[in-house]
Amino acid sequence: MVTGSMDTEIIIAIVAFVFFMVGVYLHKKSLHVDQFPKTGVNREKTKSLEISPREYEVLKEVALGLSNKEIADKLFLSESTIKTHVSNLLVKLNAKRRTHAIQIAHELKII
Amino acid sequence: MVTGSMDTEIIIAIVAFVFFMVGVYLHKKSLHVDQFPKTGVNREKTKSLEISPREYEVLKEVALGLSNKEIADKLFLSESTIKTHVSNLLVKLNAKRRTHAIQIAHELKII
DNA sequence: TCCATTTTGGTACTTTAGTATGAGCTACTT
DNA sequence: AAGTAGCTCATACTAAAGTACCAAAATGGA
Repeated sequence: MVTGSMDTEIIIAIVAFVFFMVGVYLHKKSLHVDQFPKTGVNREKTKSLEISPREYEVLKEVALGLSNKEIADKLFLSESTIKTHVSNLLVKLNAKRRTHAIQIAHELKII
Repeated sequence: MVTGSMDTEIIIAIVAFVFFMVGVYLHKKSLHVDQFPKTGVNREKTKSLEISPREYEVLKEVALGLSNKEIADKLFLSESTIKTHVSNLLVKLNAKRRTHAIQIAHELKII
């Protein structure tokens, strides 16, 4: 308040700043964590399969039944890029085609 | 046996024949019943979607990640027939493509 | 800064998938 | 017997998917 001492105002400012930074930090963290469940189990499993975060993201879209073009539009990428990711996924999951990849991913419980 | 009467042999033959037919009948019946789980829940759901038994069978193979050709070989059918079944499934499940059909089928808990 | 990985994208092809249409055959129902 | 639904298969296309190979940015550490 206007009648408050300078010290009080500084403390309030510091507290506000700290919470602001906490807010920024948590938000930034959430952007990464949200890719994978809180447990991080999936991230561990995909890591062991050498599946990159982007590839995993594409895998989830494939499992939703989207076409390469639809995934490309959704993630703001070219269809060419999606094909690359899917092709890499097939190798890493040892799948013959995308439907097979979906089945394997379910078996491994990574989606 | 050689010492048996003609009547006895005829009776044995008839009994054998009857059991043979029972065996054939039960086997044929089992081929149909085994298509769906004992509960019949899936059969009810697929019926409401107007999905035929054969189509449902193909759907399960699609979900396993098999190609049309592989499904054809597994079920001793032509690839052409599988295409027809899959095409009909897409309409009945309101799916754009087979991966989409898999996702929908999971949602409906019919596979 | 240098290195390794990831991400992105392109071209050129081959292979699967999917659609449209027609047709014969069987089994069940009215 | 006639109709209906299900199953089978074919031909002829169009559309996706997938492969192979290459290459330029971006990213994140060592």
